[in-house]
Amino acid sequence: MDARKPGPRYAQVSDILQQRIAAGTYPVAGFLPTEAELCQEFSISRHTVRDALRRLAEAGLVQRRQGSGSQVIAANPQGGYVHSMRSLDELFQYAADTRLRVDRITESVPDAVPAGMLGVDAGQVWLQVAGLRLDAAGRVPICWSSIYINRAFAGIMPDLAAPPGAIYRLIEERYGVMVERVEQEIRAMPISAPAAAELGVSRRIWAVQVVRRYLDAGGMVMLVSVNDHPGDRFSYSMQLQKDARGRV
Amino acid sequence: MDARKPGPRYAQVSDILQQRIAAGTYPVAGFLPTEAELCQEFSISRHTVRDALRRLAEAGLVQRRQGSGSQVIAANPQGGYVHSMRSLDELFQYAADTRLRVDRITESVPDAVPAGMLGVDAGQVWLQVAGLRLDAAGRVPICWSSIYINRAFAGIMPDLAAPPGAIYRLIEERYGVMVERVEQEIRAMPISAPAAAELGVSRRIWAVQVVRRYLDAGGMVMLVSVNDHPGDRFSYSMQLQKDARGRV
DNA sequence: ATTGAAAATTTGTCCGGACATATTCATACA
DNA sequence: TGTATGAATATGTCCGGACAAATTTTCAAT
Repeated sequence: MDARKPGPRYAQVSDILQQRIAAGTYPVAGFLPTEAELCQEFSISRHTVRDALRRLAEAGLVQRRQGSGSQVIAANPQGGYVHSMRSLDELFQYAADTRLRVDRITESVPDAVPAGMLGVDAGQVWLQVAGLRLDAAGRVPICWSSIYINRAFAGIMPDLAAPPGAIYRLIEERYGVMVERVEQEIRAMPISAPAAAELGVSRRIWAVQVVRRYLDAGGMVMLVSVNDHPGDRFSYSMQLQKDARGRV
Repeated sequence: MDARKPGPRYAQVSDILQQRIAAGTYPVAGFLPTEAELCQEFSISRHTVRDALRRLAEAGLVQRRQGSGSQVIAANPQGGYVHSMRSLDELFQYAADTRLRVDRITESVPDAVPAGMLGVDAGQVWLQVAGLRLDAAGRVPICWSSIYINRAFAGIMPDLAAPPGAIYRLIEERYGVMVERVEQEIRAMPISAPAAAELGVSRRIWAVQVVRRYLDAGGMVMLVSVNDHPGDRFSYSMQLQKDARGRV
């Protein structure tokens, strides 16, 4: 160790080890020296070595396992960009207080085309809800929604006539299943006749179609929503921030 | 402490403190007891107390400051959803190996409408590059791009005729400025005449317009790109994952 | 060669102490 | 009253040690 260098020793050791990992001295999938060996090499206590290793683990460079050792799992800190949201409600860009005017509730097998678009197996029976989403006052139409619900959650059917909020939340509360992952797709396509009629827009306007698949921890599709927004008054915006976790 | 409870003591203490924070015993903006006081209350060593507090800090519940104390900054772990990418290149959904066929390079003041759309001050002079983005073979057109570059980076102008990759990367390498934040907007709009002509699509097709603003750490807009994709063959997809950081 | 138990290895948890450094607060001074 | 100084306080860093728990290795018995 060199006392002239700046910063605490655990940071110095952590930096040195990171350089070695980047240089390939400790290759990915290989193992770092044991804590005892690092203590000896740097003439520091095990406590300080562990602080250094903790930083490497937090940076996602190594994985530590009791009894086994510290394994290198990445050569460089990831530190990409993230788009984060506190709640899934931020996926809906419109104000949170909207209401869904349900047009019809059916139990059906989606046609081949919708099934492919939905990213779910064809031939499966889904609970389908369709309707117009309006602002809180019930005046301004926002989008035309078709929502496909996994039949495992058919129990929420009575509540669908006037859903109090987002339907995925209804399922989370009723069944205790949490949404673990959401896949979202945004595309432009010619607006469908019913959507144009309900939204009161010209059929020459295209729709921005937002498809969201809600999956649980097991990868099961809980819910798929298809929202057709009038293309002349909808835009989707998001902010990405450099991830701070990558630093060591 | 109760030895019957499961898990290590620092986790038990961390859980208890978190419950107190959630209950308001330690209100937000207030301070936790000092390490010494916690040592006494739980009859554990300072080392164990520090491990417990570290977990709370990592969960974003408290902020620790030397000489001051541990301040509560949130009552509940956030644990929202994140959409993360290792590189900004993942923002471009098409294959990474595309090339930009530059049509023209000008230095101009964007019109009022584009300036507003771009989210930058009007009246400013920008370096503007426009052209068609093609696949690697140069056969299939992908989108029509208009790129507005902050004049502070006018030095990259010679390299713009045949940009080797993404232009933001050119700036990062040449000037040593890193992109800290990206704002992205996706909307559908009638396709412009030049875009339709260059892309070889009907003017009745709408375009999916993706506007990206690249900002540095100081909030300066480095670059704005406007990409018009043919709406009949483009979709934007993203995956959101439940954030694992929220656990304590 | 395979299995199973014991031993060695390695990290996890927990304790004790000491000094450094940043912050806050009380006090004396102008 | 305002300011500067020093004391008290609180967290940061670092060392030493001990035992627990998980894993891997060794080696003997089948």
